[in-house]
Amino acid sequence: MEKDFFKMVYEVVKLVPKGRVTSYGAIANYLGSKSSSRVVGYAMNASHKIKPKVPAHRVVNRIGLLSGKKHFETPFQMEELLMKEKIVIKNDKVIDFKKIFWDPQKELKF
DNA sequence: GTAATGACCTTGG
DNA sequence: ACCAAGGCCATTA
Repeated sequence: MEKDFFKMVYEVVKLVPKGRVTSYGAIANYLGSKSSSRVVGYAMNASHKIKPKVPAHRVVNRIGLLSGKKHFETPFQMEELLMKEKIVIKNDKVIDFKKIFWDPQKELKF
C-alpha cells in the first residue's frame, strides 16, 4: 500500500552505481521531500521483505555511517558487500564518503 | 481507532 | 560552536 514513495526509493537505490553510496537525505531530497528522510530509512527497513531486494548496503546516513548494518541478516554483510564494491570501511564508516557519494539529484539531475 | 516508533535530516536557540 | 526540537510516511502494538 502506498508504496509509491518506497518504490521511488527502491528505484533510486537500485540505480546506484557499483562502488558508490548514497544517503537517505539525498534520496528524500531527490524525491522532493528532504524531511522525508525517515521514510527512506523505513523503506530500507522493508527492503529485505520486498520482491526485488535493493542494495541497501549502498545506502548510509549523511555522515557515511552504516546505521542500518544491524538490520541486515548479518552486520558483516553490509561491510562485506561494501568492501566488495571496493569501498573502504573503517569503524562502520565509509572512507572518502564524499568521493564515492552518489547524489541522484546531482548525478541524475532529473 | 489512536498512539508510538523507526536504517534520518534540517533548522532554530 | 553546541544542544534541542520538529517533520515526514508507513508499520506495528
